[in-house]
Amino acid sequence: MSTAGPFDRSRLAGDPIQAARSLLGAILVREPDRAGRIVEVEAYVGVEDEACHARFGRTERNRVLWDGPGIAYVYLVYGMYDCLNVVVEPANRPAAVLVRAVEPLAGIDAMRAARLAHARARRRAWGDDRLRAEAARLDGLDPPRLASGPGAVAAAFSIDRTDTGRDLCDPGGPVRLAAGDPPASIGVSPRIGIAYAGEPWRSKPWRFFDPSSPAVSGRSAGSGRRVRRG
DNA sequence: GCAAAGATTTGCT
DNA sequence: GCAAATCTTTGCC
Repeated sequence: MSTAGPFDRSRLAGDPIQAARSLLGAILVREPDRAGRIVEVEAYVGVEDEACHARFGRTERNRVLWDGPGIAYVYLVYGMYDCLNVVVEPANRPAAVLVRAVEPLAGIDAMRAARLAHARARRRAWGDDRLRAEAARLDGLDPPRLASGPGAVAAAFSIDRTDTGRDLCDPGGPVRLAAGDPPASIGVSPRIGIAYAGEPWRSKPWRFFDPSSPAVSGRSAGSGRRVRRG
């Protein structure tokens, strides 16, 4: 895969909000054939953040959140979808950035194949005919939709919980970050799918996205306040 | 040991 | 706009 410059780990070691913003425009690489531009992220900050997995304290699942910036934290949600996080903050302080959407740059066909493989693995109730229909749906899906949403990002890049602990800043790693151009502007909104969290956490404006990208996820794509460049 | 809920996606009403 | 699919993690008894 082409080699953009490595992603500077120190950008993830400071304020988690700044770390999240700095990940917009970075390149997510999956060797040997896939790459895309990160266009939507959310910050999850510390044990007090009632939406953050660190709120339970250190457990077997979330322990890498304390391992320092640049490490991958992948968890299974709703029994079906893996979600990729980049651990941020120095070691001993837990925080992570959820990668919610990636705009494909290379490996479109490989991403379609990976999405279908994920469906095969997880949808036990689906017969062959249903899987054929899913293959056709993926074939017709516009490339910017292939990794739009956290579950779709992991599926398209063949990332799952076994990738937890991987160093995403290792320039030789099979799954890694590479440097990229920041967006011209950054959209901001509350985080998605965390109604269970109390205030003020539920309303914290900690979702960041590139308003110009067609890959931003959900109904709220492009919604939220637009702020100047990050 | 068991019940409940979840940082989602998709399809159907 | 609502619910299903699926299974791990957490919390409580």
